[in-house]
Amino acid sequence: MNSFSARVLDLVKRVPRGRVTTYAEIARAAGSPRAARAAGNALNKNPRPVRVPCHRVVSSGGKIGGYSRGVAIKTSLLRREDVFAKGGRIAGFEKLFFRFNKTA
DNA sequence: CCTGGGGCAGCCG
DNA sequence: ACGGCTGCCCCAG
Repeated sequence: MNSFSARVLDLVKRVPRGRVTTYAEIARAAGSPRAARAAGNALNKNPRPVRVPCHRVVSSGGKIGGYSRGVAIKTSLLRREDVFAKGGRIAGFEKLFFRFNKTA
């Protein structure tokens, strides 16, 4: 695993329960603002070994985004944390949005 | 709302 | 090491 992926995973692990963040935000915090896609790619493969709450990572604007095991699972996991997705969107996304500390 | 093009790291040949 | 394809995306039209 490379530093980028490692950073991405580490960042995702910091997202508190019941909160969500975006791929773009993670990419930014990881040091590559334009690498949201790459960040998602990293999440797709890495979360096998360790438990990474990928379900707390959504797309920009509060869209559900994707999930390797299926968006339905992702939605369920979120709902489990009192985060509800209505029509492919996170309800109250802006309030639940978690921003990383840049100095991390 | 849908379509097209761009940008970035990982993986494979 | 090199080049090309891919993806849980993003932004503009």
